[in-house]
Amino acid sequence: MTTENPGAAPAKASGDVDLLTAFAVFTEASIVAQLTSTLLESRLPKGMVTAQFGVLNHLSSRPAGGTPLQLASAFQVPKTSMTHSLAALERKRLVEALPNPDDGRSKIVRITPAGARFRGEVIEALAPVVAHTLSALDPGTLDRLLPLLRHLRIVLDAARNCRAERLE
Amino acid sequence: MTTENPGAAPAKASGDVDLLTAFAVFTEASIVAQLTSTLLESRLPKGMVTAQFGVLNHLSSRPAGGTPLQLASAFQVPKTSMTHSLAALERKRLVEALPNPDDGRSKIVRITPAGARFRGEVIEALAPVVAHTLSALDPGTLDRLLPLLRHLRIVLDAARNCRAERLE
DNA sequence: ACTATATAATACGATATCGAATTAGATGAG
DNA sequence: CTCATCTAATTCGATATCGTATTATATAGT
Repeated sequence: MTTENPGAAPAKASGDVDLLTAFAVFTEASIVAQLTSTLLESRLPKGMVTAQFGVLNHLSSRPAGGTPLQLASAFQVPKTSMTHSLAALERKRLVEALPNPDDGRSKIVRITPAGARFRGEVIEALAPVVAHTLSALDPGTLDRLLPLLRHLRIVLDAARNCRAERLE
Repeated sequence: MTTENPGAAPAKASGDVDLLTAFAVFTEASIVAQLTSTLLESRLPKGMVTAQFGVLNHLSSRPAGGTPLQLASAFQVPKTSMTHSLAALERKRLVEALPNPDDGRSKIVRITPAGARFRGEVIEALAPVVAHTLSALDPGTLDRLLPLLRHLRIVLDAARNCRAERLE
């Protein structure tokens, strides 16, 4: 059936700090990401993918923009991937890059008026679909999920930085 | 900072069933998936990616195996992506494909002894890393997250099937 | 049994992802 | 000031992802 649990934990030893629960959480997060990405892309013009729209959405609430490195860090993707996503958004004129006055190597990426408009249209088209989909959720699910997910994300992120430092 | 909230909701209208919270949850799920995938791949031999290991891990608790379509459905990825992942695992002799006695078009994919051994080694190498990383989590975070994530995943999945049917 | 339709898997092509190497500009030590 | 080092971004090459079209087999209607 479609409601199976991939990689589910068969049992849980008492001492070991449930690695298996952790794995199950990781797998579920990845499936949720997969499903929501597909859902979003079904309302996106062909040629635009979730990674690109995510950046656009992020920039829409930060009119001052940010550097590519800041954006890569916000989404925790490699900076070469961000270069690629930004190039695609720039080709579509949805964002624009200005020289960074503080650092000649860098640049500042900002959303354009066309980008903001586009983002608004997609959000609007998406609203009823998402609302309908999520209407089947137990009330409060998202509000309970969000802080927990954020907490996990922050801890994972901190550990990643820590590991990176250890390799100095 | 590295603890920003990409695509965060600026405010929340009372009537509209917080599309913005939903977006934030989706984004966080995607970042968690990204971070855990990177973490896993840091302990995987080069040439193996998270998608492949996920399938291997899934099969390790299902000795009878499954069809490619069942596996694609378990992870909610397109079946052509699963074909690719399975081909990679087969090349490495970590899984094997047998003809499906019930259906000549299909086949049954099973983990091999080498695959089970390999999976065990990776899990063992990963255990201390994950344990250390997650030691910074508030206790109970994962146990509270798992049922909520599953619930969300199941609802998203059901909606997806529903949409697919509408297009018949 | 025969044809139409449906389904499992794959082949193919376009694009996305990402690690390693590169380029250009910044920063710090002397 | 100059050189060494560091850092932001990009280029390049390898691989992954996934939509469309294709192939092979199954199933249903007559």
